[in-house]
Amino acid sequence: MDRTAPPLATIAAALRRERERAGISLTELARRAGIAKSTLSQLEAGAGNPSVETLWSLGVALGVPFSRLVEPPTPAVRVIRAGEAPGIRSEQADFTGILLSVGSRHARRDIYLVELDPGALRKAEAHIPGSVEHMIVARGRVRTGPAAEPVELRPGDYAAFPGDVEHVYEALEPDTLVVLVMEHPD
Amino acid sequence: MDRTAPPLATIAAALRRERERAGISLTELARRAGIAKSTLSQLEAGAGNPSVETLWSLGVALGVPFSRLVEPPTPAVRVIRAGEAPGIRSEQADFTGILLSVGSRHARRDIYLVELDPGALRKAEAHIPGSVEHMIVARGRVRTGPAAEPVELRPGDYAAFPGDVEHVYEALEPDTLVVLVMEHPD
DNA sequence: TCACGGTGTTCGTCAAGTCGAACGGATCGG
DNA sequence: CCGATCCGTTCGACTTGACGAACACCGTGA
Repeated sequence: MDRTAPPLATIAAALRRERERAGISLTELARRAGIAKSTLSQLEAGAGNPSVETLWSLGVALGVPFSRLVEPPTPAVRVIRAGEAPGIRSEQADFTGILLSVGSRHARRDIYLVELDPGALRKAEAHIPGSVEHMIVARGRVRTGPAAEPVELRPGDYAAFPGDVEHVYEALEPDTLVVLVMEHPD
Repeated sequence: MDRTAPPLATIAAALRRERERAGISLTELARRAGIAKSTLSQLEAGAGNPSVETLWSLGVALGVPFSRLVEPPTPAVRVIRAGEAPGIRSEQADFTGILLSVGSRHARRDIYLVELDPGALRKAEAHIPGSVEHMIVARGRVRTGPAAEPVELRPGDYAAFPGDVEHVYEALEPDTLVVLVMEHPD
């Protein structure tokens, strides 16, 4: 897993990466985490060996799990309608479900549960290049996908589309519930 | 997940637990990790706030991933009920959903859509060690989790549980639909 | 009984992490 | 042009963690 990898440089890189991802300044992050910005500055510069408390508070302030700060980084619209079984099924022995997407070893996938209501057309700016979003509709209907070519999804429908271009989420029914898996490349 | 929990006590407990699991003495562990035994003694006593380097070398010496020393032991089943917003939401600019689970760089996550019907109690044998299953109920009700302590989930509920022990899926209503994310370590 | 090798503890010293303030730089507006 | 307000960096003073030695404790065997 993480073996004897040197955590020093990893932390420095992770801090800067996650901070920029959150879109906040060094000063602001230091304030939120309740640490001196000088400390944070040194950490991001690679000069450090922070205490657990310090790094922990940074993790909390960034909204990322602790382990993401210390473990090293590794590196068009596809729709599957409810009932349309894609050829592949799980080979995993005793399990029989529809395999919607296979994870990569070089990506990170976060799972979200999102409730949407009509009227609020949510425009999402591009995320980091290479990111992919997977959406499965649990309840209601949504129109989602790249801003250029959104698709309409009904319960059980699945769609995957690039997250690194502007894309939209729009509920077409009240109380719409979707499962969203966001995939970020390393 | 790890929230604002104080890591101090967690580390102390984790160190003692893992060390006893390895069956080595405090002195011996300190020697292997290349740190003073006094330091280790204080850490296990809960008095501390170790530097990352120190804790890292302990993790290496114990042969356990770093995160196991700082994150509280994962309960067999972690459930997030529909409507129960877990502390942190995505700060990702324009996105506001409930963050159910954060992906690791050292795991692969596959996304499944599963339809279940009552009566078929599905017992799943243990998968490869370290695998984790994430389930979000889209429609209907299911009873799932480790065979020892299953939980009942309703639409919108989320549960994560270890996949490396025997676990069950059971639909409690007809036409039950769940999104299942299977996570395999590398 | 007492010396021995092992356990984990406590204590003083030193190095290192953390802090707050002061600094140079960039941007904006009067 | 220059004051204001951010940004991130560097500096000295203080705090604290890491170290090693000395310590008390326990079981063993000569």
